[in-house]
Order: sequence, then C-alpha cells, then structure tokens
Amino acid sequence: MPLANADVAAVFEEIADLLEIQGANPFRVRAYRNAARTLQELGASVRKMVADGADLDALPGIGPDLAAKIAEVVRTGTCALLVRLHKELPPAIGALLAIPGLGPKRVRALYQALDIRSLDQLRDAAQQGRLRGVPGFGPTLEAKILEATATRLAQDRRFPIAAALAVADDLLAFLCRIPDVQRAVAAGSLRRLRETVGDIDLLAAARDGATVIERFTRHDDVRDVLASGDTKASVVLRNGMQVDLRVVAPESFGAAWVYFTGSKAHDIALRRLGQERGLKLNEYGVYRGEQRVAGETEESVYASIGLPWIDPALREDRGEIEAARARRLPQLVGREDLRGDLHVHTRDSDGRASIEDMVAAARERGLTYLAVTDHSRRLAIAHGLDPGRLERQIDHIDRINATLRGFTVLKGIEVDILEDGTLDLPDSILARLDLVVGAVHHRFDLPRAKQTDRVLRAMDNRHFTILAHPTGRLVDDRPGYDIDLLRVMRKARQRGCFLELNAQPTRLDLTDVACRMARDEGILVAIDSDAHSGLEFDHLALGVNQARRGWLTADDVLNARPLPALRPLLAATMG
DNA sequence: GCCGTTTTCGGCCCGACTGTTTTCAGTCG
Repeated sequence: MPLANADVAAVFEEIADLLEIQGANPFRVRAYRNAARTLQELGASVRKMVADGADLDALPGIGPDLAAKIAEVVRTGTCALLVRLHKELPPAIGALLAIPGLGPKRVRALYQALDIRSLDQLRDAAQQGRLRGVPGFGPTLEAKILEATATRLAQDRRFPIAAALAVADDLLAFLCRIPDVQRAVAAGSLRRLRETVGDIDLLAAARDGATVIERFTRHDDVRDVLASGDTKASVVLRNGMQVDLRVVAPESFGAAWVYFTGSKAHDIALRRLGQERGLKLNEYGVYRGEQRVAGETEESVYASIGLPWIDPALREDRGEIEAARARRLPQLVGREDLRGDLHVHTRDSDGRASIEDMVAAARERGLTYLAVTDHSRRLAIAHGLDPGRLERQIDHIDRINATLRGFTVLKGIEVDILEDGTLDLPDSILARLDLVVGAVHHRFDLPRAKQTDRVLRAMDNRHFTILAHPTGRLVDDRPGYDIDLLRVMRKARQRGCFLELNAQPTRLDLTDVACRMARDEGILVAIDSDAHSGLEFDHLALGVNQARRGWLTADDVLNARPLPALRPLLAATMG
C-alpha cells in the first residue's frame, strides 16, 4: 500500500489532537504538529527515505523519537502511540476540535461530563440543552455549538484565492472610504498568495479603532458578526466567507502587517530571532523593554532583527529567514516577466475563440508569443485534432504569422500521453511542430510505478517538450495521480524538457513545494494559462503567484525568455 | 518532543475577545 507523506502527517496530526485532549505537555503536542507540517512540505518521499535508510532526524523538528515513529508509520501504517491513544479516547473525538469555540479543554470536559464522543452526540446534547450544565458552558456557547453542528460549519471550508482576492478588494475600498482610515491592506494567507484561503484577513491603520470596527460590522455584505471589540472584528459575509479585520494605530502598522500576514511559523521564527537580541515583537511594534524601537513599516521590523524585507509569498518558514540572513533571497518572478504563453486552446478543439482572437487577447496583455496547443484526437469530447486537422492548423498558423509584426504564433499540440506512454499522434506530424505539450488525461488510477514509467516513456519521445499539469491535481478537490515527481524531474533535466505550472485556478499544478523542487533540480518551469478564451490569459497572474511561493525567479521560468532565447531551448528537445 | 554563539536541562511567541465568571480560563489566530 503506497503511503504518502500526507498519510504519515495525518497520523501525527491525530496524535497531536488526542494528546491535546488528554492535556499533554503543549510543547510535546506542538512537536507532533511541526513534524506533520515538515512531512507535508517535504519534496522527497518519506517512504523512500526510510527505505534508503536516510537520516530522518536531520529534518527540522524531527528528533530521534519522531524519526523512529515515522519509520514505524511507514512500515505499519500506524504507530503504537496512536493505537494506545485510541484505547484511551474515542477515535472520533478529535473531530470535535473543528467546532468553533471548542478546544481541547472543553472537548475533554464534554467527554468526561456527558460522555460525548462524536459530532452527532454533540449535536444531540446541544439540542437537548444538556451542554449548559457542564462547567464552563453556558446558553450562548451551547447555541453556537448547536448551530455549528447543525449547519456543518465544522467542515473546513476554504475558498479559491481568486474569489477571495475579489472580495477583499471590495472590502478594502470600503474601508478606505472611512474618514479616519489611513491605510487598509490584505494580510494573512491571502497576502501570502496561498491557493486557497480559509478566511480573509484585513488590516487598517486608524486612530479610532472602535469607529472603524463599528462601520465595518455594519457593511451590507455582513451576515453575522462573530466577534467585535475596539481593535478587531470577525464577521461572516453573505457568501459564507469569514473576514477578520484588525485596526491598529499608524505607528504600529508595519509590525501589525508582519504579524497578521504570518505565516504563524514565520512569525514565531521572527520573534525567536528578536528574543535572541533582547527584543519583543508583537503587533504593535518591536520593543526593547518598554521602549519601542521599530514598527511603523515592515522594513523597520525586519531591520530590527537584522534582516532585509521578505516577500510575503516566501513567509512560510521554509528557509526564507536563513536566506534573508545570508542576503540570498530570490528575486521572485513577476507577471511582467512573462513574454509568452505555451499552452493555449482555440476553437479547433475545445477553446471558445479563434487563433486570431487569442492572438489579439495575448497582445493586449503584453505577451509577444503564444503556442497554440489544441487537444489531440483521443480526447474526442474536446474535438481533439487528428493528423489531418493538425496539418491544416499548422498551415493556417503559417498564414497568420505572415501577417503579424512583433508577435509570433508557435505551432504546438497538447498531445495525450496514452496508457503505455506512447503519444496520441505519430512522430511524423509532431516533427512539424515548434513544441509538443504532453498530458495525462485518463487512467489516473495507475499504480505509482506504472504511472511514473508512462510519463518517463512519453518524455523519451524526441519531440516531447513540456509536461502539462504534471500531477493532475485539482485544488482542494483531487489529490493528483500517484507519480514519482522527482524521477520525472530528473528525467526532464536529462532530456532537456520542461514542466508546466498550469495556471488554471482549479489546477495550479505544480504546487508551490513542487516548484521549489523543480528549481532545486535545475528544471525550467513554463507558467501557462491553458486558456480556452482570451479572458483566461488573466489566469497567468495566479500561476505567477504560485511560482513566487515556489521561490521561482524569472531565470527559472521558460516563458520569461524572449522568443529568440526560447527557440533554441524548444529546438533542443525536438531532436 | 525538540534543541543549543548564554544552555545537553529548561526553556519553548504573543495578545484580543468571549463567555462565564467576579478575576479569568479557554479559544483563536
């Protein structure tokens, strides 16, 4: 049974939940959570590391004990500690922690007083008014819990960043119109450009916080006010998104922006650095004793602990602090660095616009080339091209290029990688193209070894240029097929071909961690829109966001190259 | 349970808001 890093991480998360409910040492609990996070973000397969006898306790936050437990989970699928905890506590009790207002102490109190072991039992007890009898529980909390269990608020709900960005823009404009507000900005995971966000964090600078909070909580789109004080408010909008607003004085703005941008792990690391220098960091500033030494700008906060400003996309405690210390932060790629788009559909397959329309839309967005890469024949539902229709498209593109100045249409195909690793069109026609984008569109269920071999074999085709949406993942929906990405990347490097970062908001495939891995392996990434209409070129910005989280610079991005520099790279893979 | 330019033992980030209290624990981010 293939066991992914996420599976081991899930075991550790569950251990942490149960230990917490038992009232274990909070730092021990944190150690398990940190280890889970490390595993989830690790590029390499922990299963393979164990098989290779790699030094697991060299990983951050992993000591001898956790290293042994990782090996145990990899070998057995579970570990003795978890088995023991399951004997001591009801297995489903961890799910109760997801209810807002319920933390480990209250969950334990409910279990001990009312023998509540599951969400269903919790809901029933709340309905019957039995919760308020438990010490620390009153009618208000009971009503809140009843609502959460009834409306399934317990489920972790996250929104795609594109939707959240639009909502945040409107709210920020609203805040800026309040007279006392000097600045209003986004913070949290939204500012860090994560692909989904659980809530929208906003920050405003103003003298009179209470007034700002009051106006904000009366915004037309606010459905519920979860909390509201003099400096912060949490609300739920009509569309179901939760928004947290924090208001601070202008002199604290930079410190608060760092604080509320996070990530939590990044903030903790910063505060630790501060401690080493005898400084205390909080949302109001940087303090030496009573005296405030920084805080008006983000730069001043970072400078106080000896660091240059760090881009929010990097603030995940994944080495950015060490890089900042060494003055080796990457110069992250920006949307303006993209010169072209190497994965675009037209009406000839399942796109909605003509080649000419796509060219016009690309030019409007500052691009200087695009590759037409319609689907190949196997994808009949998308009206995929057979050799004859592709021949005619190639001729059509030649005629279009003859009329263009300062823009080039490249001839390509998004060819299906068949189950045996062969491509869906004959080499004779692929040879006439500028690039061949290969993609897996079926048989996602192959076992890891077969899926990996399938893609490696496809890359052996001398015409293969770019692997599209390399894992098949869908954001928050489908985990992607089981494939050894590291082997794929090493093959790509050996063959001189490339991986795509598909910028469709539902895909964002590669992930940030995989982008970082590609960079470490020395592979160029193509940030492609996979546009099916002119408007979808705007998705490129989302792809760039993801690439920034993956530490990519313009040098790491294939289509940040102007066409004269790109052509030889494409040609090298075309045999 | 981890970790070390103060330490191999004793630390481990910090503050706001709520509800249930009557001075604060618990939760959350």
